[in-house]
Amino acid sequence: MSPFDVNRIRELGPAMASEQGEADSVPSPCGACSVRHLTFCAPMAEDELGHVSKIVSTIELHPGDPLFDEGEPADNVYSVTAGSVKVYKLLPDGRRQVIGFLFSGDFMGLAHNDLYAYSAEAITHSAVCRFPRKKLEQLLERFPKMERRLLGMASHELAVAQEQMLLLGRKTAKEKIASFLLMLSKRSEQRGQTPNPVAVPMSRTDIGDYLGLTTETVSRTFTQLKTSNLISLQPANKVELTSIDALRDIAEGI
Amino acid sequence: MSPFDVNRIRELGPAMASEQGEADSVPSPCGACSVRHLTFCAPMAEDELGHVSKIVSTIELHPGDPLFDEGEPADNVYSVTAGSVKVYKLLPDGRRQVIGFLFSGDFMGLAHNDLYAYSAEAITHSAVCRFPRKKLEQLLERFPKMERRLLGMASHELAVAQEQMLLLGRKTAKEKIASFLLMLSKRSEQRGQTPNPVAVPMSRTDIGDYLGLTTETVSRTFTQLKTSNLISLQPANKVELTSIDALRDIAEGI
DNA sequence: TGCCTGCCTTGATCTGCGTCAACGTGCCGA
DNA sequence: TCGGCACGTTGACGCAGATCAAGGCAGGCA
Repeated sequence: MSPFDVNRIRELGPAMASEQGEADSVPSPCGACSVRHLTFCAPMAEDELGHVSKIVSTIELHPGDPLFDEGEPADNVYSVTAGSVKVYKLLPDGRRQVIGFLFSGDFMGLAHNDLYAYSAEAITHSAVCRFPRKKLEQLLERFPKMERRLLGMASHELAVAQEQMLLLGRKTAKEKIASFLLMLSKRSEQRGQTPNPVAVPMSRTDIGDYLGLTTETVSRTFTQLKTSNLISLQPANKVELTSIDALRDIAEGI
Repeated sequence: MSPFDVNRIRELGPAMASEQGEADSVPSPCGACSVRHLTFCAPMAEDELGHVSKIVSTIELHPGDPLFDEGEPADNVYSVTAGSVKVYKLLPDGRRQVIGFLFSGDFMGLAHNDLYAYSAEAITHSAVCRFPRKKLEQLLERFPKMERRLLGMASHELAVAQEQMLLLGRKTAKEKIASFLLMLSKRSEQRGQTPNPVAVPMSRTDIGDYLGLTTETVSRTFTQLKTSNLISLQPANKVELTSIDALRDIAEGI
């Protein structure tokens, strides 16, 4: 249920995404941000938040709303404050690789050149803060502690990406699914949400595209773990991890 | 041939790695560093280099020499100045994923917690600069432009890692090998070395562990590309890319 | 209330790449 | 000069997961 997410979005007022999938933006009160400690704004002092509020706008996203596409000019950096977003890359023939799922506190759009290297799309009803790239850079120049925080988060992202390479290159389907569920659970806990049962808001297709599998294999593997009494599927896209230790052994290939 | 690499190492004097694979270190003259423009030291002015020289030591590595192992305390950050290094992760049963090949200018060891997240080992005769973590952090605090440069490099690394996820999750063996050769060629060019024929200093096993394939499949795929007249294997581990456009099409899955 | 649509699951079959095995080749040290 | 060893190549075969196909199920709308 996570009333937290929904309430936060409602606080923004009756902003509605337009029919084209674009979204309205409203001025954002950073002082009231309940997930600030998770974001790159964390190191900012209370009396410095005005500088952030001045450049940021908040966007509400509905399931399936696109945020930006690979190859577009990377004019903005985004920070997720509620809900869940997927980022992915495409091959010309349509093959898709989801390179990450983002939740409260995560950021995206820090491109090393001037174009987005991936596309982003909301999975659930979500809220993100938009920072114009140029203005954010000025802010980083003025507040090196914010830049340090961003470097810390980027290097964490890098470690996560490397772990994912190990998964994609060397793990079996069963090991991939076990790793995935444990990762979701751990991240849920880090955000202060319940780690077990864990919310799995994304579709089987998204999971497959994240793990380098097909939906059919994802589905079969879930069934297999369920039959082995390692997980149990619950209503509202929750998964109970019945035996975390056993899952961890599977995830590590033991 | 790359006399550049070997000369640079010889300049260090007769330092020899000991039998246990450890390596001697000598004071390093950053002012004379010929690859500085590629490293995170690039933004430092000539008259500031003394601050860098003071904390750095240079290490010579021979093929196969380990630099550090996954799980060790991450006390140092390293910058490659010559040669080639591989970084990899292991599963308990020995399955291996090479998460990157490093050349001049690349750095490693920027751990987000206090332990190395991967192991590092020299592929060829190489030289790396060692920065004690704590001292480097002090330097970054004093020179935000260096921290900015590091953030830029980290976010580039991230984009490379995401491209690699697409490769590992969604590309075929042939597409993987084509992508790999083009990547090596591009990086070679960026370092000012010849992009074609391209030097491929790593073993078939290393390539397989990087691309999520077995050595046999790597070997077969090289043969296949050779038979199609897309590449030609030359002495001294060089590969000539006979048709870069065709390789690019294959790499993109077209 | 009932139909439709999108997502998930399950079954049957196929295939790209892994596995197992053998052999070639070049380098290095005795 | 020769033998051994590490690495690369090639062939035969097997299998994990992809592909193709058919329902099941739940939510939304008339």
